[in-house]
Amino acid sequence: MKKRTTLKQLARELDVSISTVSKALKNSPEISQDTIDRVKAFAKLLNYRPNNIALSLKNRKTKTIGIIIPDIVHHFFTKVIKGVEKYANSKGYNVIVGLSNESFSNEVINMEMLANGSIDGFIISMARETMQRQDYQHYTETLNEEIPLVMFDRVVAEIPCDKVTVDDTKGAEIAVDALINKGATKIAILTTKDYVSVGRLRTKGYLEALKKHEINPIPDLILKIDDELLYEDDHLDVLEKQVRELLLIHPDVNGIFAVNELYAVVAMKVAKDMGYEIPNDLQVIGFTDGMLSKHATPTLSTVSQHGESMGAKAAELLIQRIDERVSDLPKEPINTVVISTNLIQRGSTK
Amino acid sequence: MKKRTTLKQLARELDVSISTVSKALKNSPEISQDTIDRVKAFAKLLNYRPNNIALSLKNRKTKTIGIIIPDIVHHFFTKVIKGVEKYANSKGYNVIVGLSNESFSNEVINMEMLANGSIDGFIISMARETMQRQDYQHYTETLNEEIPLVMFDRVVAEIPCDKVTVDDTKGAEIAVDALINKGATKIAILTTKDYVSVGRLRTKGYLEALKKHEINPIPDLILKIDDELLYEDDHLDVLEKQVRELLLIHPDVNGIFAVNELYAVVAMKVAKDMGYEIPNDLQVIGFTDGMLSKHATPTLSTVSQHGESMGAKAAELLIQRIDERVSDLPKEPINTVVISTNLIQRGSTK
DNA sequence: TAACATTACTATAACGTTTTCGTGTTGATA
DNA sequence: TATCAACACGAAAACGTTATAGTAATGTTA
Repeated sequence: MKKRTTLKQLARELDVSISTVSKALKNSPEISQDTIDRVKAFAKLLNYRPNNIALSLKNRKTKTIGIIIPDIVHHFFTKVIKGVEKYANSKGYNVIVGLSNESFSNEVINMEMLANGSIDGFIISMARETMQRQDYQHYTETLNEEIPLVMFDRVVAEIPCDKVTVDDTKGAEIAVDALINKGATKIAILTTKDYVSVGRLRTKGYLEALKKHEINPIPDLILKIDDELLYEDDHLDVLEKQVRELLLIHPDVNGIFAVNELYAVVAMKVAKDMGYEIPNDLQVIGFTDGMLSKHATPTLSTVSQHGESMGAKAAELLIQRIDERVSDLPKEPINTVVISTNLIQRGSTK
Repeated sequence: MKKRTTLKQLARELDVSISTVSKALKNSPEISQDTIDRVKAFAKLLNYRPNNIALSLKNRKTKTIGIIIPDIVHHFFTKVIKGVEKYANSKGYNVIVGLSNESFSNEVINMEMLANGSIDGFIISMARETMQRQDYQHYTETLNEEIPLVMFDRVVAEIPCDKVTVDDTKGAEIAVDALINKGATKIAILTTKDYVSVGRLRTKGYLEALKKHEINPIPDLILKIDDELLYEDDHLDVLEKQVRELLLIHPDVNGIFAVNELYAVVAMKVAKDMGYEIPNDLQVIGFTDGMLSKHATPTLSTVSQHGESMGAKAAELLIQRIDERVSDLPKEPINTVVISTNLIQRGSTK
């Protein structure tokens, strides 16, 4: 196993001390120009590059941030990673990805694995199972160890850390409002069980829009889907069946708001099968602007979440915390940044 | 800034040496049971956990692997990451993700950043720009430093390293063959420029299937799309236009094979707009089994690439190399593992 | 010419581990 | 009672850096 060039080797072969080599490479004024030149030339010859791990140990910072997400096969999270990566890279940070797969224990394991010095801070979106359990001990422990932590999208108020969210309520409200303004009078919502914060909040927005227009919500029209494994292959049948039933019982539904694009696309499919014409008979709006929305038929109007901005913002907040931590400056109060959504109008609305 | 508990602290407070603490925590027989108990109890009390970075330095291995991909907003790569992550985690490795964004310089920067000791090995799919330039210096340099490297999907033969690919040619051949067997007689292909290896190979498979059935290839029907920025928002117009033109000139095309799902979905959309009925007038098969395929209308028949298996296999090969590296065993010859594809039949074919 | 700067280095400690090689007590043996 | 294991622990080196604090060899000043 070949070993990489180290300062020690350079020093030995140049017959100077390690300190001299180190300083020469950093253009220290303590070192004569002559020596600097010699050292640098030789270092280049041997293709010397400092060992990151040693630097991390010395500086007590790794220049890497850990992002833990429930699922990577998901356009939104993917966008967030991209945003994190871009910003982090621009600041000289690397990004290490952990997947919780929506599982509590995976989340814990991943966090513990990384909290052992591998990273300078976390960016996390909580696993579904963790939200159900409401067991946040691993979060508070991390915080206790003063490892900075930024949550995004799936956040919970009990954890005292910076957060980046989308204004789910507002976004949903705007979507439903748009539906109403475009003539929809009986609007159903396809949402998740309440323990998923985004589902709960978007449902709230839906209700507020109805209220604003003095439309009485009909319980039947609020479909709270248990989204366990929904993104895993074909557990969508359940969803299809439920939408079909809804439309059978309430054939005069003329608007559907779905809390994600998948629900929306599935709903459109069912409706088309049942003879609805979109957007004339039925208008649909989803949430999250992913691949599906863009290429569904008809193309799906949707509330864009700006995942990449969220990622970038989360990274920014985190790196700020990391910096403040080493500088021992007075800590800033906790931030919650709300990224505003916007409605992208496409073929599924009039 | 609170400092984490270290061996030194434990030693000081327990009034024993660092060595003793270290050994006690590892149940060394050199240490009396009594001391072991005391040390462990105290360590637990102070929530001691060894510092990964220090361990990495000591052991000269980081237990993390770097994966560099052209784009993360892409279902296939996302699946691969998932496969890598799963396997790597099961072996105690972490995964650090670098995004080249299809750019040569980003790829170089990312690799250099990580090659400085941050990772034990690489898993890479080459950036488009790098394929065009055919400048693989950063790869060979990495290999020279004896950092193990596994390429997947977008591989090039010149780089002597383990590779994991899909049998692109065969997969395409099977798809086109299926099209023919289902009655398609005039089949177009939507592919990429030849510098993208997967595009080239899949085109080859297309031609082979035609040959097998003694169908003469028609140059007009081979659409080599310049896929620069294709996945960036709406550069798809070009593609749409080209497909439309193709169908105008050759209205009797009754089969389309596309080298990715996006091309396939766009083609379906154009064809539907032009009045084709799918699959009756025109049958379509794509490549890569992503979200789009599953939820397009009609659902898209496609060649599944098994991204997750690819990732897992790549991780397996890599970790094998890493282990062999430290053990200084005789090196295995270079592997190229071909993951077999399979055709998923859905609504876009008869 | 003694005192002091300046120059150009080197030695050393430190970051947090592990591991090899001591070493001072015991208790048993010859 | 010397001798020797066995036992239980400690010292020190090493991984690759950086930063602080020396230290010789010059040159400058009063």
